[in-house]
Amino acid sequence: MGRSPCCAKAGLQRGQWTANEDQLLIKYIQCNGEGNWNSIPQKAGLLRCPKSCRLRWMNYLRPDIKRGNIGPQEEDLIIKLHALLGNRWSLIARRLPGRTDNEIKNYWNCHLKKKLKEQGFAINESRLSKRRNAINKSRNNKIHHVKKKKKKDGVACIEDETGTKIYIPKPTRFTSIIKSSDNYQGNRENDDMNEDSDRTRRNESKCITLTHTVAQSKIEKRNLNLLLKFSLRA
DNA sequence: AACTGAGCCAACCGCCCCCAT
DNA sequence: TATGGGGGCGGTTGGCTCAGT
Repeated sequence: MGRSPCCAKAGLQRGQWTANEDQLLIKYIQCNGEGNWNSIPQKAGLLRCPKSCRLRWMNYLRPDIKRGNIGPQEEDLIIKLHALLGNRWSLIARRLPGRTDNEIKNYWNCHLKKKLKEQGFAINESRLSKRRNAINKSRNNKIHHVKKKKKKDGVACIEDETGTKIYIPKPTRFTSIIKSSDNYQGNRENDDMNEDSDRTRRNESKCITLTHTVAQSKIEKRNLNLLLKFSLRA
């Protein structure tokens, strides 16, 4: 399945980035642009794995990143977008200029989840999140080195008796409101909101998807944008 | 002062799809 | 068609800080 972590390569630096490393990365990207992350560490003179470089740039060093606290308006937008999109942090982040998916994810997990819970909203907490709380307690009780328990539940997928894979899509709340638009001839290239359609297509052969979702309803960006506009105004 | 518990956030991990070969 | 690298994403962790006891 997954490959071995790229950071496992011997001799690579891990953990917090130093100011010097930041400078090297910024300098290199300013001169050569983003992309081709695999070659960046070597070319920039960094002893970091490519993913680490990308993450550092995307979440911290990018010049267009907005610093400072998330304001009430942004918070409101996050809540609404999360209600619409679920844990699609990157999609949510694209609607909040200057904010990163990581930042929004952290903000959600640290602030909003708790806040909404206090207000009586039901927030689904994963088993591992619950476990995290237990780990925290243990950690603070000086029980260290808690091994990471593997692994996630994985893609929700079942197989019927014929071996047909049935992918259970991530739930969305609004699909009953929207009719699929079969006529849409939009620009696929920029259709980031079509991600769900992609997810379904990926599991191409012998695939049945349950319930109505963004995916099988073929909701395209245009419709989703309209929906967002509408629901955010409400 | 020392300890404990909780919050926060940067960074890592594992998985997945896309796409070139 | 199969394979593997590149890159993106969401979930989770590590480690620091701070308030409370």
